[in-house]
Amino acid sequence: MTMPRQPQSRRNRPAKPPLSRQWIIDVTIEIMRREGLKKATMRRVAQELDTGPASLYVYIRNTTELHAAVVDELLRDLTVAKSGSWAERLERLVTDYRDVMWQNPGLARSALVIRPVGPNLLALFDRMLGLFIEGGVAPDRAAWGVDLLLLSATATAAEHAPGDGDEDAGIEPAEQQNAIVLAVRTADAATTPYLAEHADAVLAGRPEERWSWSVRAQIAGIATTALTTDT
Amino acid sequence: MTMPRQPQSRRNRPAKPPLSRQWIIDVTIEIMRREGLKKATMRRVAQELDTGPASLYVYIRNTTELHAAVVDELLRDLTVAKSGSWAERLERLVTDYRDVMWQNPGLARSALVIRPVGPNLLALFDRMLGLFIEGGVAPDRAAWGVDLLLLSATATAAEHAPGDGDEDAGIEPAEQQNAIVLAVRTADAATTPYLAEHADAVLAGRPEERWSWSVRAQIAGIATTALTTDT
DNA sequence: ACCTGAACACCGTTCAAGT
DNA sequence: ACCTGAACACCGTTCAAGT
Repeated sequence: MTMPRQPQSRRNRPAKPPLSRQWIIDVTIEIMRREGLKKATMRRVAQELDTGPASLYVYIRNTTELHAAVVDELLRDLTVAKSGSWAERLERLVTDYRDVMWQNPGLARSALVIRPVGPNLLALFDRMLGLFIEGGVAPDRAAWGVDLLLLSATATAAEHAPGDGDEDAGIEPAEQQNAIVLAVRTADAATTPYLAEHADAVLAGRPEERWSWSVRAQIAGIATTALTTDT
Repeated sequence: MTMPRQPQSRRNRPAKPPLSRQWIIDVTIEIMRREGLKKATMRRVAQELDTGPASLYVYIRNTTELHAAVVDELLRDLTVAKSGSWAERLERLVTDYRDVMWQNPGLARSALVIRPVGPNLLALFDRMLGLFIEGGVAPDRAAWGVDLLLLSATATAAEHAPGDGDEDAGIEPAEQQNAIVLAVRTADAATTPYLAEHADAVLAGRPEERWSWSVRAQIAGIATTALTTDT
């Protein structure tokens, strides 16, 4: 019997992880990137850290808090473009936000539920608010408008992003898309006359075109619609 | 030893449930109404139907499909108001939709993920499309606009509706709201100047006011923003 | 204070076997 | 064809006990 090559593996996985809050978050992000957020469970993260799940509860209250921390961490690098009109820069910024949600499977649907309010989300909110105000939009409309834009960005990502990592999430977006196309194309002219007549319009456009239009439509509406708090 | 009172309990829970797809959906809705959608699991529904979970798989492919069926079932009764302008009737209809999502814990976040395309959702889509067209909005904008309105309604409900039934969903909306208010009120004027200056505007308004404004803003934007598919 | 093994109370889904 | 017991492979969280 040969001795196990313990020293070797020790050098690869040095000593033992320090097990801090930040280290837990980093490992969670790693797992999410590789296998989707759904796989980044307390048990799985603990396993990756060579410990039992109970140990994580010293640093993190529960799964929800862990995922909220991950969301905020990923928003760290969003910056405002240097050129373009205020509306163009706003569209680019909210699109960058959507991309973060889009590219990390499971993140958007998680963000919708947990409402993370970390420093990086606040910074993003501030920048969007600033762009509206730069554009001469009344601050009260701007404030509610940022909420609306972020909400629809998150929701769009939740709908279109791939599942929680692998197929067993139920039905994949691609498969769902087929179901939608089929349902609309075969819409009954008797019960759903408008849908039947305008099926092409309903299904038209690439996701990016639809997204861009919806952002511009929202910005236009936000800029022109008065609050009625004085009634 | 006395005989078990089998005939009695037979009369209460007659014979044995027929175990059809519709019966499964109905029981699922019952459980959701009482305890939230999160509790309406395959195992739990099977238990309520006096059978093992495997039996459900004869009628329903997986949990996702079950929840999608529940969503469509609940949209059955949405109708268009008889009076008011097209925009007012549209606002009322999409608000009714939001209310269904709002009142059934866990339903909205489920709907965002599963994109149900049952007959009742198609009928709702058709009615909203019809109202836009009645209002003279170009069909291509109207088609994408209905998508945007339904998306933001679902997302709004997902954010504000109570958790999945009970407290253990992590953090409740009320608690989250406190966290948001605190974070905005204590925003740092150095790193988030706009947020600090306009904290009152960000936090202003009751949910209903904010919702009504966001619907009107979206409708206005949808009606006035041209598609750029011709570029 | 920090860490952990073990347990509690659950999940979704599949499969082989029954009727 | 329809139904099911049992199993497989997981979950989140808590708790008593250790260091």
